[in-house]
Amino acid sequence: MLAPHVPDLRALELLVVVARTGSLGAAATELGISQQAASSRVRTMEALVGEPLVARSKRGSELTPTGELVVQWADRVLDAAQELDAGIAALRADRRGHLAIAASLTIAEHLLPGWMVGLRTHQVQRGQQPTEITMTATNTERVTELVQAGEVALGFVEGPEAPRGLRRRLVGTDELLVVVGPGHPWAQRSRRRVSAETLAATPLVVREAGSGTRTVLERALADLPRATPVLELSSTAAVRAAVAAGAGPAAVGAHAVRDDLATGRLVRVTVTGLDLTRHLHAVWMGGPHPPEGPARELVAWAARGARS
Amino acid sequence: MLAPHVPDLRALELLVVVARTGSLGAAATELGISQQAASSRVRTMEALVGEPLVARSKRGSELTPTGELVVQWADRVLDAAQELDAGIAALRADRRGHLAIAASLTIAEHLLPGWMVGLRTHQVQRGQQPTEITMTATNTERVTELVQAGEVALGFVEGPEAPRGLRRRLVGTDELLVVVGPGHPWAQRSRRRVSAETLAATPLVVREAGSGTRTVLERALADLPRATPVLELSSTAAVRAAVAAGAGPAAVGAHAVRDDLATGRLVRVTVTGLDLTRHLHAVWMGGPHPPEGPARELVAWAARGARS
DNA sequence: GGGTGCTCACAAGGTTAGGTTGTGAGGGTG
DNA sequence: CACCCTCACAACCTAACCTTGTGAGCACCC
Repeated sequence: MLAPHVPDLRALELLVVVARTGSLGAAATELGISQQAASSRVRTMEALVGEPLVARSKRGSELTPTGELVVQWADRVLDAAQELDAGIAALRADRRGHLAIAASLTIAEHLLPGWMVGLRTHQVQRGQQPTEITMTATNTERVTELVQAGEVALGFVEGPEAPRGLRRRLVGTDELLVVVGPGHPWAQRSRRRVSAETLAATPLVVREAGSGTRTVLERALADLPRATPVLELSSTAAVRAAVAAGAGPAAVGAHAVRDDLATGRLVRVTVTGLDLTRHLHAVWMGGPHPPEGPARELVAWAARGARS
Repeated sequence: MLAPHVPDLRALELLVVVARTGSLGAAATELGISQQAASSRVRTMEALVGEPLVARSKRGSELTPTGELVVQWADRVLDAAQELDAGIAALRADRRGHLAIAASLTIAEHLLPGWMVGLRTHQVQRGQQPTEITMTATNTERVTELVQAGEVALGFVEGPEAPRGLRRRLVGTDELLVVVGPGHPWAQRSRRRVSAETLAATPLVVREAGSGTRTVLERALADLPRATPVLELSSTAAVRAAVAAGAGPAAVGAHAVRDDLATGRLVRVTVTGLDLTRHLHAVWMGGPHPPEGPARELVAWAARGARS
């Protein structure tokens, strides 16, 4: 299905570092490999692209225009990889004694990795030791339990109600968007606006009962006559794939389909008369502010983009 | 600087396919490797994460909750990788006889790969043979020359003027955003709005003279007293890095900093009284519509998201 | 002029990751 | 009960990749 001639992640990283340092050897040292290895890696990549990416001279190397182009594309891949890395690092429970947090699935999936990467680079830029984070991803209810039991210092939850005994701060919102595949009638430019009634009466692709998105959707459409779902799937990825293939409309978290919308794999449809916004909060126990130290820094960073 | 424990791209892809097919063996077949190889790969990944990702049973495999999480993150990496792949494929000139296009750098960097991936999956979904595209990336002026000389069937350019003798269609806009590092005074929530005069009087990080973004910026600020730039750099990546490190504000194409804004590496500042929008057009020679066939399809797809 | 240090490239050798084939165990199904 | 499906263990092979050793071109500086 994909990836016939994509270079290795390490190779992409090397290219980016070469762009920054202006020298194959310097880049090699920075990545902890020999100059010869770097040279050979770049040559392999050039064979892959079919054009020179690096203009070598006897005193340094610059990127060719083609190289610049590839670096831009590589940057996006590496940014995503960095978030993946941060997420995996947080899942590993081996580093004990650092900041322990718990988060609902939506937040853990789409927001936390970005926050961790952002906070980390911010701290590194200020010369601080980056905070090591251990994360547990589970549903909102269990997150509040963990915070209340003191097993984690900080939680991230969705939903309108403030959990009992916990302080909270808004860190973002997630809006459910109604999307269809590019071949669906609603994807026509003139029809990208439907009423809540029409939506409720249309067979949708939905998540399984009990999931967060399903609950929000059901609550929003509670008063209207509903059609039976055309498909019920157990992961957001499956829903996205089904909708893209034309199975029918679905309501999905905005963060989950950001890229699909940008590439046109899915098309957004505006629904009039419906509020599908979820509020995302950081929660903690004790005083009006999060616990001193890394927890407070993380909340401050996460709340950065939200209207507090 | 990065990537201590990120799995291989192929391993990520495998995990995604396992999620979709529900079986290690089926996923292995789809990727053209043996079932044993797939099994071993997944085990390697699990060792990396420290937790099981796949729940194996005697009749199929499902993802664990942790696995779902990793798949979400992996999806984003793979999406970016797919765009990189499409870009590299288009740079290779070896497939002759297919659709030849030329594009300005901004469009080639940030929009074309997405369009190519989107168009391709759209065509595959409809059972069509995907269009093979060969791309040349260069500046706007040269793009129009190539189209006028008939060396490429289609061009993508920026700028307000319609090139002589060419027809065009709007395919998108790129807005220049003013951004600062998270430590900059303007990044304070209360100060994220400055006047055009203030901006002009502030030493900025800029691209080299003659570049598209620089030209747009100079034109927009032409009537105001200007401070000398604090840094002049020759690539967008370098500008982003300098701004993130706190060198000063800069104006950068919105597409180039989408991810930086999402992760908080950069902060957007609103400038009052300034229009920094660039219009992006597809251009071609001849009739009022693009040449029949793949060229027309690509333009239609690209124009999909733009107000025509 | 001749050192010194930087750049990158070529060549030979070793290690290891990743693949394949062969085999086996456990569970559902005709 | 036989067959087919699932996944896992083991042995062997290949090929990619990295390292060390070496050489050549250019620039700076005494």
